[in-house]
Formats: sequence, structure tokens, C-alpha cells
Amino acid sequence: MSANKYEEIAQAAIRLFQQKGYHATSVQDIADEVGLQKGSLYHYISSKEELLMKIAHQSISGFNRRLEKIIDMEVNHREKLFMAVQTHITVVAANMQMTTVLLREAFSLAEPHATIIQELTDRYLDLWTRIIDEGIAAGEFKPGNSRLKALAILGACNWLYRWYETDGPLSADEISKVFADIFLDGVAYHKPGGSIPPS
Amino acid sequence: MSANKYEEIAQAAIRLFQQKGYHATSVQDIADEVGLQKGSLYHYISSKEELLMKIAHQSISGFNRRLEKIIDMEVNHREKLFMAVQTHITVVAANMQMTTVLLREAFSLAEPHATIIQELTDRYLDLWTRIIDEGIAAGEFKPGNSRLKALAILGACNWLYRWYETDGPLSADEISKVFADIFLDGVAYHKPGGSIPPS
Amino acid sequence: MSANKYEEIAQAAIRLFQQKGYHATSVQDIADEVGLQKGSLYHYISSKEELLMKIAHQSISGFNRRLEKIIDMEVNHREKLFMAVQTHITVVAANMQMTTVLLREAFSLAEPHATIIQELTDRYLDLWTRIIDEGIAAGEFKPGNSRLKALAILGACNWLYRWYETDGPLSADEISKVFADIFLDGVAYHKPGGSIPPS
Amino acid sequence: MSANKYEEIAQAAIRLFQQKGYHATSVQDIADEVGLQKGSLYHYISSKEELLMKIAHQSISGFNRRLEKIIDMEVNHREKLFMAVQTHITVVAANMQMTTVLLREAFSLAEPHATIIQELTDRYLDLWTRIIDEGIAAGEFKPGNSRLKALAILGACNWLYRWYETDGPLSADEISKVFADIFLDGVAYHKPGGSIPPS
DNA sequence: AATGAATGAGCCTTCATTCAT
DNA sequence: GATGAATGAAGGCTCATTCAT
Repeated sequence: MSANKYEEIAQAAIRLFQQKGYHATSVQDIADEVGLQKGSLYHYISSKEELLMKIAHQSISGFNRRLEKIIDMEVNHREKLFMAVQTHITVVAANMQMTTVLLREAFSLAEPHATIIQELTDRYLDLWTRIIDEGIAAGEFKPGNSRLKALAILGACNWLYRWYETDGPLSADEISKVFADIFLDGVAYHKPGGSIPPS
Repeated sequence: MSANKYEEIAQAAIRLFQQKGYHATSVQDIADEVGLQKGSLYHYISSKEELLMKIAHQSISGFNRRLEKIIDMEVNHREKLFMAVQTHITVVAANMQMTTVLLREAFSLAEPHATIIQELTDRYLDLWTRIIDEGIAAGEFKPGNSRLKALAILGACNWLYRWYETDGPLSADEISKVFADIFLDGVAYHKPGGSIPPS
Repeated sequence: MSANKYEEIAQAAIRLFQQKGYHATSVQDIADEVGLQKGSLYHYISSKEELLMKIAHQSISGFNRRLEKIIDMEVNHREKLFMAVQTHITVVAANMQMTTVLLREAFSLAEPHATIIQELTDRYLDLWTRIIDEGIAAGEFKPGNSRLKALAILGACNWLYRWYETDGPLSADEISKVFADIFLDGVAYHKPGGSIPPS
Repeated sequence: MSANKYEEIAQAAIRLFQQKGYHATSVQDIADEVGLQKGSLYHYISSKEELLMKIAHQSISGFNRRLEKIIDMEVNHREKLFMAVQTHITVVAANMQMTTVLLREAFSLAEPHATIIQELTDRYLDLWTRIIDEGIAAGEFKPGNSRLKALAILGACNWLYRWYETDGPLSADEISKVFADIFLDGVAYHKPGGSIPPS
């Protein structure tokens, strides 16, 4: 079983699942896309769902791996949050289709796949929460419900899959700067002498 | 055709579309839920998709209507953004199932429905953008790409449908406060004398 | 769901399963036979296997029911064994197709169906064994492994499904007489003064 | 093409056909069992059905060959019938899997194979019938429909494939004794002075 | 001798929708 | 208004067999 062909099939699946959705994509569609008979696909995959699973797994694993690396870096916490945002947004922008499949279609996974993806997704949220927590502990971030804050930031960043245009005018870097600025300092001007860290 | 029965069907559809997804919900499922035969449903609905459309339309229209009211209020812009956030989150929390159908399932709509929902969604983003724009114009918010900022805030707020638990420990109000605080002032402490509005 | 139509489908299934075998009969074949679309069959049946199960169940249940009645009769044990043989053979002959499905195709049943049919089949053997046992206890039959004897008799009688011809020259009654005679007294002449019951 | 490998494949097929049935056994299953790829099997066999045919043919031929030898022996006819029963049962018991394939699966054979096996099977019945006939002619067996009697005896003996357990408590010899006793003298005690051969 | 990619027909089942009653 | 029988297209998947390498 040539790994090339499998990769080709997976790429076709990513494209189609993104365009039409998992349920609306038939195995026939995928076969057509790679120029095989429907039945021939099954030399490479064991089921349509397995394909979805592989895609989702690869996607969320990538996010986790990258964030873990960032967490291990020795930079201040503003910087770390910025890098996390930037990396996430860069990955989403560079892998719009795959990310869309992860965020929109993984819901169609049955057990035991659903749970596996859910756990990896939970882990990803944990990592973001840790970034906030460590920023608070270091006195760089304001105290508060760190998980909730992580959800706000992660939600905003994930939402990109719904509106980002690969050929649009905004680069991932530009978006990252604006987003990180909001998360760190907000959209409003601050009242002078306002929220200064206690010393 | 009793409007009551239609409403009952729509509620069943909302519940089922949320639980199993639009594609995985069969017309039979809906019929079972309301105690009718599959064929009888078609006295009330013209198609399964129409049901999805109605739900999505009602949902996004509600968001728009509420946000328009807020925009028309005469309060300062920090306050207005807070209210927008609070209202959105309250609505999501109070209508988790319907919001989930809007945000997760409306993608399955075919034309012309897809475009109609897309336009209402675009309009909703426009309203958020206007709130930011007006805050900037009033000197309360920092200048910048307002649409991008609106997308960040809206994304964070929409994402609630993925994690909010109706019977969980967090109230919509608590979440709103944390979220609005992040959007307005960020998670970080500010460097003293930092981003002060130019005078 | 008209019971008539179901019965018609079941009859078609019996005919086809007998002619071609369960696996070689497609749902399409059955649908063709009753003049429905393949999909329409599923208004009446829940699966192809359910059809096989129903047939097998009805068949073995009939055998059990009839044998239980005979066991309860008050006749001597030679007579009782004769009636059991006659009844079994008559039923096989009158329901060749259904019996063939039971004896040849029930093997294709998956769990939990396989076990259910197996238990009913075991029960049938138990009933035959009881007939032998009671004949022995009454001093009419020679002692010995009654279950083994039941298996010999039942095997001979079941085997009918392999060779009996509905339009052939032999009636069920003629066969019954020959078979019962063999089981009771054997094919050989007895050595004079031979196996006489102890007094 | 090594005959060894072919034999290995045939053995695997016997095992699988017996366990799962002919239709439920895939060529892949057989290939797995012998550690070849599916495609490689076709260096040894020309089709799945050919495999079934070979097995069935070998099995029924063995039965015929053995019975012919017995028929040629010079012993009295009670003895001859006993040996026929004993031999048949011993072969079934010693080759349960192969016999099961013959008796349960050969039905799946298409033409011309089906007819060939049928003829060999008919021939086997003829041999049994001859044993009865010759016993009658010799005055050892009671007159009557010899073919029918052969069918009774053969049916009982064939049925073993449905219940015999290789590791069970009953040896082929014990079964043979009980079976032959039934066929020769029946299960019942005889009325004194009863069926004595006319002199 | 062995592989493994590919075929193409066929399998059982589901389903949204229609319509006569 | 309600039924339930019927449709017909499509769905995911299996499989015996072929063949170039």
C-alpha cells in the first residue's frame, strides 16, 4: 500500500470534507477525486470514518505539539501568550481545510474516536489555561478564572476557520498582532493609573 | 395546520439536530419525537431542510434584533460593548440547542438558504464592527482594524456553544463579565503610563 | 403494515432460501418475487436475517409444539414413538421448504439468534430423548443411551429434507411406517428367543 | 506449484468452511490462514469454488471407496451392515470438518460440480441400498423398500456431523454399536415368537 | 512464486419524499 | 389531518478475481 496514494486520498478527503462536509461527501466523491473505483479505496482505508479520524487526529495533535513547545520556552508571559496566539493562527491559516475538518466535522465521529479527539482537545485547552495561570503566577497577568479566559482566547482563535480567507488581504501575522493585543490589553484605552500590578 | 404542532415539530428538530446533527437526524426521528408518522410531518413542513432553515433564521434574526437595540442605546462605548457581550452570551446560554444548530448545522443548508443565512450573519458581524468603530470614533477604544477586532470578540462569544453547560457552575453573567473584561482591558496588567488615550 | 404482505414476503423468502440458499438469495431477489422495490421491503422486515430467524423459529417451534402434544398422550410407548416419527415426517413432507431452511440455513444466523434456535433445537432433542427414556422405564424399550438413540432416530427423520420429493411416489405415511418399523424392530430378522424383555 | 502448499490451502479451507461456512469464508480468510496474499492463492487454486469442489469430492469419494470394500467382503449381512455403519461413523468422526463441508456446504456448488457430487452421493446411497438388498435376498433382513431403509440408516449416520464432538465422551465405536443395534434390531423389545424369518 | 493494486459488480440498508386512502 | 405503503436513489462496504511487476 503506497503511502503516497494514501496521502493523496487523505488530501482529497480533507478537501471534500471541508467543501461539502463529512456527511455530504460520499466515498464515491473521494474515489472520483483520486481516480479510483469506490471499492479500490478500501485497499487504503478501512472506513470513511477512519479517514475523518486520521485527519482530525493529525490536526489536533499538531496543535498540541506546537503549544507544548511554546510552553517550554523561557520568555516572559506576554510574549508567550503572543507566540501561542501567533502559532495557532498561523497553523489555522496555513491549514484552513484540515482545521475546518477538525473543528466542524469531528463532531460526526462515533465512539471510540469521538472520545479520543475530545481528550486531545481538552488537553489543548489545558495547555492554554496553563499559559494564563503561569502568567498570573508570575504577576504579569491579572488574576481570575484562567480556564474561562483561555476559552475566550481559544474561541476567538478557533473561529478563524469560519472567516479566514487564504487569498484575502490579511496575513496570519497581522491577525495575530491584533488578536494578541486584544487579549493582552483589550480594545479600550485604559483609565490612567488603572489596573496596575500590585507591587 | 395548527401553529402549535409546527412549533412542537420545530422544537423536536432543534433538540435532535443539536444532539445528533442535521444529517444524522432522520425525518423518522423527528416524527417519532412528536408522535406522528413520517408522512404526516409533511402536512406541517415542506422539507427537512426547511426546518433547519427556519431554526437557523430565527436564531440569527434574534441575535441581530437584540444587537440593533443595544446599538441604539445611549450609553458610553465600554458599556455598550459590555452589553453586547452580555446579551450575546445570555442568549447563547439560554438557547444552547438552537444556537448550536445555527452555528454548527446551518452549514448544511443549500442555496438559496445558505446565502440568506450568510447575509444575516454578515449583518451581525457588521453590527459588532459598528460598535467597535463608534467606540474608536468616540476616543474610548484604540484605533485599529475594527472588523478584525469584532471577529475576535464574536468568535470568542460564539465559541460558547462548544463548551457552555446549562447546568454548569458558571452563569451567563459571570462569563460575560470575564469576557467583557478581557475584550476591553485584556488579561495582562498594563505597563504604567501605557496605552493612554491621546488628548 | 399489512400482515398479508409480510406473509407473502416470508413465503417468498422461504422459497428462495430453499432454492438458492440464504447467502445466495439477495434482498433484491425477494423484492422481485413480491413485486416491490428493494427498499420497500424494509417496511415489513427489519433485516434479511430477521426473515431467516422468523422462518427458522416458526419451524422449530412447530416441531416442538407437536411433539409436546404427543408426549402428553396416553398410549403405549411403541405407539408413541410411531406417532412422533409419523408426525415429524408428515411435517417435514408438508413443509419441505421451511424445514430445509431450518435445517440447512439456520446455521447462517448470527447471535443472538443462533443461540435461540439452538436452544429450541436442543429442546426438541430432549423431547425425543424423553420418549425413549419413558419407553425404557415402562419396559417396552431396551435399556441404553437414550440420547444417542434419539439422535439416531431424529437424524434419520431430519435427513428427509435432503431426499424427500413432494411429488414423488412415497407418501409421508408410507415412509413413517418403514422408518418406525426400523427404529422399533430393526431391519433384521431376530434370532428366535432373542431379545425378550426380562420378566 | 508445490503440492504441499496446495494441501495446506485445502486444509485451511476445510477448517474455515466448516467454522464459518463457505459463503462467509472469504478468499482473504484463507490467504491469511496460510500466510499468503490473496492474489498469491491463485497460483494454487483456480477459484474458491474449485476448493470447495475438491474437498467435497475427496470426502464423498472416500466414503464410496470404503463402502465398496466392505461390500466385497464375505461376511454375513448383519455383520456387513454393522461394518458399514461403523466405518461411516468412524470416518465422520475422524474427519468432522471435511464431512461437515461435504454435507453442509456442497450445496453451494454450481454446475457442473453440483451434479458430479450429486452422482457420487447417489452412488453412495446405492451401495447402502445394495447392502440391505443382499441381506434381504439372503434371508437375513426383512423384506421391504430397501432404498428407504438405506435412507433411514444413512440419514442417521450422516446426522453425526451435526452433533458429534471430537473431544466428547462418546467414541465412534460406542456410537456405532448403538446405531447398528438400532438399525438391526430396533429400540423395542420384541414380542416373543414375533418376527421370525419364514422357513 | 509472490505481490498488491485495481476492478466492478453486487451486497444490505437508509432515507426524504409522495400520494392514495 | 393523518396514515402507511411505496418509491428510487444513494449510501458505505465486501469480495472473487485479474494482472503487471
